[in-house]
Amino acid sequence: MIFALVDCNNFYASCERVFNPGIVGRPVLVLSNNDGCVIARSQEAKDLGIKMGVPVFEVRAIIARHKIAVYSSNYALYGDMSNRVMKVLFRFTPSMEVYSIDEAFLDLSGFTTRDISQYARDIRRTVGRWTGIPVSIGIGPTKTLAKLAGNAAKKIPAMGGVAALFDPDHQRDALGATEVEDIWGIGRRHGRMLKAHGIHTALDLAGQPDPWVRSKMGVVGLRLVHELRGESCLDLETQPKDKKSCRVSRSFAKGVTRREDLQSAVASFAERASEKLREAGLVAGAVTVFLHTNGFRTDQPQYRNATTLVLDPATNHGSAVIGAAMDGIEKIYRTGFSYKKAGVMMEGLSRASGTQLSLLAPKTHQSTDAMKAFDAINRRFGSGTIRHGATMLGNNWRMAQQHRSPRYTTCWEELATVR
DNA sequence: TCTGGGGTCCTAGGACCC
DNA sequence: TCTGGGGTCCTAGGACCC
Repeated sequence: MIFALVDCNNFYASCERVFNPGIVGRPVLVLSNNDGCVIARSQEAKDLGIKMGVPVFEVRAIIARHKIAVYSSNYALYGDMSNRVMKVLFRFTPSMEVYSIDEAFLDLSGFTTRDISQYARDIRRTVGRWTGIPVSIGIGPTKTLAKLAGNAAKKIPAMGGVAALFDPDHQRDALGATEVEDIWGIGRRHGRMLKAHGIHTALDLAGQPDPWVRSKMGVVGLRLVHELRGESCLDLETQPKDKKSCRVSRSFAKGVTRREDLQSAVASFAERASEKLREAGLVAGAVTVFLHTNGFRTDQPQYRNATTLVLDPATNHGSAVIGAAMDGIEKIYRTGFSYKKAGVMMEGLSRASGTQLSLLAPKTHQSTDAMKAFDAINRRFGSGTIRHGATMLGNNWRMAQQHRSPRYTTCWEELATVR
């Protein structure tokens, strides 16, 4: 097998730049929902030492001093740009796995290792020209080595955005130059554990005996080590699998105390969650509602709770899901707390077409036609045009989004204008 | 003052079955 | 003191990913 990993560079920041060339060459930050944390940085912002995930208030001074361009996250834009990139990639191979919003694995088996780098350069140039998004490409005999090559392609400018790892000597060098915590699949905990055992580089790790790896890091770790050695254990998953769970949750801009506000927030989350299920053709067998106070505010009384309601029969119907979520919030809401976050989780998902009929549950009168009309109206006139009443009980819970760019590619009212 | 959101898989232990 | 053997299913928690 020959795997290529295509990775969009600084994806969200790059998306903002496509429509705003004035920020090319300037440091750019994209913030999490609620404008709380930094979740994407242009290279210039990384060079200023701004770390992934830091709270914005900790870097305010740097932002002001360097006139950094700051954006709230705009998922409508990023999701659409991602689709465009993936569409271009699909022209280069019939066999690919969309791994995340900004990454895809391509199967390039059938190429010789000699001309494969040239092909990758073609891919890179085409994506750049057609979408405006810069990408790096790593190539190797396993997914993990392709990932590793991708890091090199990104870090070493001389590579021209493409790196391949087939030659055993090259592999050895690359593994030796990679810190364990930079390996795909090694997180903070295992990184610390390995260093405590004197294992510092990917090369060190690849040299550990199997039983030791198995006992310290389970079967997942064992697979990873074999992949580092060049033995492919992770297949390309070309067919996206059905989701097993689906969640919608938000932090609130200000603490929420009133029951109506919380009900309205949770009803909105449930409404959105049921929409997502319908888009995916799934139904849920249960919904979990949770809420909690702000854990950072140790000066305030803390409370967190969750409850799960069975949906019988399994459903993706808006009113049914919202109804259950309202029962849930009724169960766990307590007065006297300032809530920071709430959400719903849809669980026990299955295909809507093969729904199990219930023996005991009463007949429902949930109209799928009504939901089809609901979705059609929102598709045509914009999401939120028609809503369930329960979502409008209170309105004091919206998240902060002060710097959102226009939805240039998905909303007629927000098209880019040329003056 | 201000701290995101959405996923997956594995493991260990408990409850239960015959 | 000593207390079978072999399963399945569920759950909570851990670890990781982007």
